[in-house]
Amino acid sequence: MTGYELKKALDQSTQLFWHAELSQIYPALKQLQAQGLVAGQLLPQAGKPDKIRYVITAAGREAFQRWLLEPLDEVPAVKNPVLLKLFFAGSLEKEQLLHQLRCQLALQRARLQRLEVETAASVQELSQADLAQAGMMWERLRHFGVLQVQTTIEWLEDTIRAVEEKS
Amino acid sequence: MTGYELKKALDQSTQLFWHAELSQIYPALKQLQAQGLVAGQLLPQAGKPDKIRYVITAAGREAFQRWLLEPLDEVPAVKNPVLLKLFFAGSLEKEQLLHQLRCQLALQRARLQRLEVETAASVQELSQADLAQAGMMWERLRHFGVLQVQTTIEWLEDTIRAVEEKS
DNA sequence: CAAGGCATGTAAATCGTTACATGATTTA
DNA sequence: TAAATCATGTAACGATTTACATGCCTTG
Repeated sequence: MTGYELKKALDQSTQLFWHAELSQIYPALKQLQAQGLVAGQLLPQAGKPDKIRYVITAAGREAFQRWLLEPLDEVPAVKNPVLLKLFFAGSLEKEQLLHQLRCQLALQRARLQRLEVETAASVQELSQADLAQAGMMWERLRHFGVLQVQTTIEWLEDTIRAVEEKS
Repeated sequence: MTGYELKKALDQSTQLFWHAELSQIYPALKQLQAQGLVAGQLLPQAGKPDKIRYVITAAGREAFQRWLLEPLDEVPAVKNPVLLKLFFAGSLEKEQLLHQLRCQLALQRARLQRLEVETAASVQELSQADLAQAGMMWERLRHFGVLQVQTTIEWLEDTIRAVEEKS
């Protein structure tokens, strides 16, 4: 893929748990090329900027496989500024706290909609054969995203109820 | 608090959604002091290194309040290297994929144990009065952490089952 | 005719981690 | 006697973001 195509692919597939800006992708591709893990081919275009299409090399495939096999022996640390703010928001006025909670709830509900409709469609685009193999994890991860957002929505609803019922 | 005390407080309270190293905390405190948001008081000690205890100023309190009131109008982007690896792990051999999933499952189960036992105890330490106000969100957020880990465990179990039942 | 897509990048700044450095006291 | 706790930091590196820069084509 080209850097530009990669960005789009990332936004469609992994946006729930990974993302990157073009300004990070382009230098990263050059670095991978310098390490011999990918090969770049210049594709001149008329009327548009030239493309550079990168293809993984044998060495790249090996490095990727090694990475895949590294044991998952750690739980990644989370940084969530929204939860951090809510942690301290207990000291706000009741109405202000409720406003913050409702604001986030609306966003999460909209997100669930998008996840269930749009992303399900993009998973459907995969062939049955793909779904049986690599694509299966794609669908499983999309489902995980839905579960997480549902949990978040229910938790926000409960929390709003609890705050409302306070003195 | 001193930087050192702050780090311990963070590890006990917000580790589920925020953390920081001492090497980040110490310069940050100096910066806050330079901005007049905290004041530092040197406490000489015998037999131990001197402490610097920081106290929030009036300007600091105002800035903190402004931060608390900023609308929660975005859902923070997540970066989870474990999920990223699982996304691509669909292309591994069945047994290798199962190994990765089981490895992560064991970690998450251990984590749930710790969360339910240890953290519940540290929340108990708060007085009833505190629980009614600021501490309530602490307890709610601990609960959210439990829900998220439970969801993760169930999802991993389901996924393992799905992979096992494949050709 | 403005906005967005296509396509590449660089530069500056920020954020965060790991390693290094010191040194006394306490615990296993 | 080794490791952990207390207590402070700095330096180097790596990761990531935001802003800047270019320029044509297509769509609303």
